[in-house]
Amino acid sequence: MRYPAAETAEKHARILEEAARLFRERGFAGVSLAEIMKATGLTHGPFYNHFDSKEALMAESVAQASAQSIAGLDRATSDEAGKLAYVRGYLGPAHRDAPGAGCVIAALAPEIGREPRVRAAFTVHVKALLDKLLGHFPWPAKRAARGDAIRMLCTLSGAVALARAVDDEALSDEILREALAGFEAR
Amino acid sequence: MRYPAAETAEKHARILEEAARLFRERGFAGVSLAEIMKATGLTHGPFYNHFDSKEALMAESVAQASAQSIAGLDRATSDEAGKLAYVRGYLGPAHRDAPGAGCVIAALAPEIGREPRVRAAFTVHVKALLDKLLGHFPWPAKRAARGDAIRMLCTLSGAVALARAVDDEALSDEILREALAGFEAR
DNA sequence: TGTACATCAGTGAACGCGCGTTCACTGATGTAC
DNA sequence: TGTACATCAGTGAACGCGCGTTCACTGATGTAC
Repeated sequence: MRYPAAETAEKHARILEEAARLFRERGFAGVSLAEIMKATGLTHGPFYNHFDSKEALMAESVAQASAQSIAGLDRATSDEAGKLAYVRGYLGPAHRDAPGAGCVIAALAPEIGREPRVRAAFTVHVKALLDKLLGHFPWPAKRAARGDAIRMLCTLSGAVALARAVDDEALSDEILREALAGFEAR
Repeated sequence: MRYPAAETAEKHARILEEAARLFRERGFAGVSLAEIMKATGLTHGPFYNHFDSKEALMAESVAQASAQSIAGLDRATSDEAGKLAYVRGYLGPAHRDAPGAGCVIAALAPEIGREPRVRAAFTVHVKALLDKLLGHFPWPAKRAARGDAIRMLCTLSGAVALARAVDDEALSDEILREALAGFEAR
């Protein structure tokens, strides 16, 4: 049957949101289209009314997660304290324990490299995130700023990916704590 | 038919080697048992003569990759120059472009966290790798050494995971270069 | 030393299952007149 | 304003496929006597 046009757009957005959450939680291969559609309260059939394929959804959900992350940066103030607050949040246990709402790099980087379309969407994200970090926060030396931002991104995403992968809570906490110490000491 | 006992052990080792390589290249979910067995020159049936399940193979192949990585550290000399050479190798294009022979953290961290048995094997690896880094290389301050080693591991693995995931060669090279600059400046 | 037989890794067909994807059908909505 | 009909997102069964896993069978090897 025909549905109001407004509902259609809303459903599209809901599929995308659920997909972005589930993919970050369990990986691209670990989530089936049927599960995503079930999470939005629909049967799996109409998926193809909204997206071309699973790979297209993967790419769009990376873009969705990217937009969320970058918008989230505005919640931190544009000074040194805001930058530190952002780093503290990124390296906090809450972020580690909720990958579905967190950074797409830490949750999916290795898998992203294996899917061409997703890779393209992700590259746009990394460039946009770097630009936002550079524009939003203060950096000690203008010429070294981009390098500083890249190193920050590597350390943050590496720390959370590692803290999530280990089995030992004390070690996981230690990884987050030591990664953070590297930023607080400066 | 019955085969010489020596061949059996050798086949077991070959399955493990191929699995460790393929899993790092394409992810756990991206490689089938049939492919792994084909890579060792066998049909897929006898897999279960060697391993209990795919998950058991995943855990053992992480241990295998771990042992290789840690043994590989001995190729670097135990001084500041050796440490820098190790970092240069880790952040080099050759490592980025050959995940199958590289660091298991950069290649698989997010996927590892989702499989309990693999997670346990990985945690042993991270602890062993940290101990080896601490024992093998010089660190400026003894009390800060463990934190330094953890931050180093986060930055290295994060940089390679990120450099592999982006589509843009110039950006990928820049990530590796800037991550390396953070170690050369010290 | 020679013979009979138990062993067991490898073979390859088969299994059930869940996946991504397709499709004929449904029926409330929006539109034409 | 009321009526007839085209639209098209949702339904849910079905598809082919490849996956992890199982199993009856094979036959050279190693062992017992």
